[in-house]
Amino acid sequence: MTGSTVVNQTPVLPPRYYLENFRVLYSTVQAQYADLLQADELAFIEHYDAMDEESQCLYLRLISRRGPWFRSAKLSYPEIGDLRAPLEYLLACNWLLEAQALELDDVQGLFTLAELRKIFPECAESLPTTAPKSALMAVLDQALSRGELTQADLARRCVAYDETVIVAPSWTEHVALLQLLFFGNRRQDLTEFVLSDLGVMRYVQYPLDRAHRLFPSREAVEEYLLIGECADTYWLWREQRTMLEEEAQRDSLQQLAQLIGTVQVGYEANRPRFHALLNRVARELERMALYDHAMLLYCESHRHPARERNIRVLVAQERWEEALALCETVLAQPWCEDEYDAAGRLQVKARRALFGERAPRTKASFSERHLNIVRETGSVERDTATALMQQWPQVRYVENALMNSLFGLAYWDVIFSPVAGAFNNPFQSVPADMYAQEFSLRRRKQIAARRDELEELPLVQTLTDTFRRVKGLQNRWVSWGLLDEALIEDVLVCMPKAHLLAIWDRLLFDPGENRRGFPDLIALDPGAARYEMIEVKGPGDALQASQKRWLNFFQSASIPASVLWVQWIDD
DNA sequence: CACTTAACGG
DNA sequence: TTCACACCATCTC
DNA sequence: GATGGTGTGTCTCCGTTAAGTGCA
Ligand SMILES: [Mn+2]
Ligand SMILES: [Mn+2]
Repeated sequence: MTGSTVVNQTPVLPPRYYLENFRVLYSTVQAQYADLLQADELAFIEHYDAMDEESQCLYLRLISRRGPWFRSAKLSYPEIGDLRAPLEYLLACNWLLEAQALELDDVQGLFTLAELRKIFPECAESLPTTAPKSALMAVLDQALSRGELTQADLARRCVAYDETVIVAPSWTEHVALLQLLFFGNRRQDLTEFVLSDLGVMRYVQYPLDRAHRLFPSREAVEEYLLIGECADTYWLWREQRTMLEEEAQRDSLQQLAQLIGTVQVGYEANRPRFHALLNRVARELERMALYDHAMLLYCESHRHPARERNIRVLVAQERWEEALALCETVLAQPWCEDEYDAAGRLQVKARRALFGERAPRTKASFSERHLNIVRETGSVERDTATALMQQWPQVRYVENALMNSLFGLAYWDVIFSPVAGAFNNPFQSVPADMYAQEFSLRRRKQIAARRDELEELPLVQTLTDTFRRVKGLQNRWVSWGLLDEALIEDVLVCMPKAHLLAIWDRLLFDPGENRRGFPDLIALDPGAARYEMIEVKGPGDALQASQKRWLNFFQSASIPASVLWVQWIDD
């Protein structure tokens, strides 16, 4: 992050640039979280600090790669030079471990097919010369299961082939912990520094509040890691489910669900992730008709769509009274509009089952039109846009991107205002609480002040200025590929300020939910200051709940929007 | 040999 | 460890 | 119309290189 602001020219990094990046990472963690680190973790940092630079480099190179095993003969790093000394040092202090035994998967990744044929000629000879790698691996697998080979044999023969060593970096759990404490998540790693330094990713330079800690205690960290492990297990299950029999699938899922059921999450910041996992696992249980177990998990979750799914599970079992009761609970205190709508629909269904009540058919309260066109491209939206160019000077296929981008520009400084806990590392494109209920509460004053400003200021000028000031900086709301000054001006000339303010108010009301559902197209007539948003629906398509909510809102705010039902004309 | 895919690294 | 959307099948009213 | 399942383009970069695969 030595902050070169060169835009069109790639800045040159020093050959061992990653040393400095890692130094920033661990020294930041040391300064902020020293009291959360255990003795072995502190010793890890101390040892690293004391190492010669070449060993530090090699270690960092390896932990940045996929691994875990590497053939020392295949390693080459010009900026380190001769690797023998660092290899020897790292092996001597056990920062690199030498392979004593290898899994078949590791062997597959370490050697090419041609090499494996030479290392295991007795397995290869039974195969045709064109046999794929998977065939050879299958033969090796059989040899292993028959006891003709052991994992130690694998390692020995692989090493003999290279006449070197096969090594894996150790203490990767310490590195993972340092990264978690630095970034506040498991997703980001050292490459963030490089991309930022190269100018590939440019981030807003919000102030970081070092005093504020995302993890207040060691327990909070451990909890985060535990949830991560559970999530890993879930994703692994999803990947491997197809290879399992139905019964084995069910057993392993239930095992996972049981494990997750015992997890107690005490830290507020960990809850959203955990509840998302509960919802996912419960949904899988539901698919396997394990209803009671699913409901158990849904009840633990405070995240949409837990209660909606819970109602559906009750409906599936025809437990109508309970379903109706939960519908009423939700309707009285919904978590979000989507949940409220779903509970409304399910309430009707339950009342019909219980009391035989007929459904009062609700009619669409927004404008709907029909259009017959010839199919030209593969995209109904694009074909429709082309057809509408007869009546409009400009038609853009923008979906959510346009309104979200304008919102991101209009409220840029609110989004990046340094609220406590919002920014944990220098590489964020939104504050941590962007989609939390409290987002607006915590920034009530700034939002109100900004809204007043927007009321007063000329929007074209204001947003164009913001566009120029922050162009290219990462903001989850803004699609830089879509925006340019001409588009901003055209849209702002066509749309009355009241319309934009109303849309942005609704985005602020629930940024997580309302960022989706915008119509496909916007038709613009800057000359006449006229516009319309158009949701295209091809044959067989239907409005989604989020799209209906925006259309209803547009109707109530007198914002021009409609649904266009498209039929194909056969040629 | 043409094509695809994954890993790597700045 | 994605998300938003379209498309399609099936069931219900 | 409601619902669930699945496919698609997109994601947070992009050029280079090695390797696997199937075909002439
Ligand atoms: Mn669309
Ligand atoms: Mn559409």
